[in-house]
Amino acid sequence: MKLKDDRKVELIYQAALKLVARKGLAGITMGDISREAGIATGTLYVYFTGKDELINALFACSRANSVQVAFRGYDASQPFKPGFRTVWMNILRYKLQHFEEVVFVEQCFHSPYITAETREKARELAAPFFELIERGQQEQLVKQADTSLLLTFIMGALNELVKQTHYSNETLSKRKIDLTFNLCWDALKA
Amino acid sequence: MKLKDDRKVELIYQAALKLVARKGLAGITMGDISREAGIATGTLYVYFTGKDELINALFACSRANSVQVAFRGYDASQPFKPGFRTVWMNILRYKLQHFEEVVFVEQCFHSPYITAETREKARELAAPFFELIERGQQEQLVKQADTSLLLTFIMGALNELVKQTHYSNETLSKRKIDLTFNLCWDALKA
DNA sequence: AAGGTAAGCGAATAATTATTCATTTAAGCG
DNA sequence: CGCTTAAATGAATAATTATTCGCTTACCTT
Repeated sequence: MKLKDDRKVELIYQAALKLVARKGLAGITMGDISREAGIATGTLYVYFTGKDELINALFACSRANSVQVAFRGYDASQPFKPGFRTVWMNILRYKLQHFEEVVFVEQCFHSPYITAETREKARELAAPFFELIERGQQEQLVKQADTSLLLTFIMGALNELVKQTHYSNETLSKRKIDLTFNLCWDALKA
Repeated sequence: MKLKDDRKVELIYQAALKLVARKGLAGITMGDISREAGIATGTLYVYFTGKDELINALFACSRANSVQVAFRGYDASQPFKPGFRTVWMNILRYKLQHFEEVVFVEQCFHSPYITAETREKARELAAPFFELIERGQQEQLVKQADTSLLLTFIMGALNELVKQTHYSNETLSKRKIDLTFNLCWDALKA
């Protein structure tokens, strides 16, 4: 008996991400995905029941990935600012390196594909970010404003920075990164 | 002879915007648009040569609208900060009131519909915003950083705020708006 | 008021795209 | 090694969707 190949799922994901970043969710077909992945169209249906499931699975996977790396190297016993900086940098680095996921997730948000359930699971993943900001507020280092508002502000700015960087296709210099972190910090700080 | 009806174009635009905000660019068909607009599918082709042209036209129109209102009430002879505040508020108000345009423009950016030409015209429209930030820099009120970086940061944060507000469907209180303006200002200020 | 012209219509058609399926291929197992 | 079973294939089919077209309706002109 022949077994399913986990690397093939990854191949399909990469193909879909690449195509969505290039042509948007509105521009991809199952045929495009299979061609890009170098497999037959029918094979997509071995791994997913259909286009909807493929996209929901990829969405869930993309969200999970980006959260997973965010707290790498973060140590709650460190002072807040450097800890926050670590997380902020992790997110920025991840988004720059996985630009296609950024675009894909954005496009999915207003699409007929993502189910309420998938959406809800994505929301739950954001909990650690809330806790991080709340810690800063407890230590009087961060403004005493609605936590969700602060997070939204930071994430929006970060996301746009990543997109802008990509369009202008220049690499973000260390200097510019530090500068942008300062913008964020100045915005947040009490 | 019967003449084309400008109000009908507006009707079509509104229908398309509403549907894209609800189901994304990937989720709309010409049939959906005509049904939502209350006209026959064939009539769409009286006003537009096809789906591509319709979407390009709506994109151009959406971008132009949002820029047009931004400088309403701005007076360059006023001090910088209140002037900047006026523009910032105009943008926020417009985006909140025209949420559907925000989503539509975002979805269009990575789509097969928007042509390079349409994209370029949209970019040119942003010139006044650059000038505004540059003025603040000349007056030493705004950080001496890459103007484009500062703009990106602000616009990204604003956009995300609008989206988040919409999802949580609460109206943004005066207090929250002032708070967010302060985040922006603290980020920008030298 | 009548004629001409283009808007408006929506069913029919064309084009595209998702999905299925009969067949082939290849991995695991005895 | 052969046998079994599921993956893999891609052409065929089904479903969806863009676009066309013959016809009707309403507006403008004279």
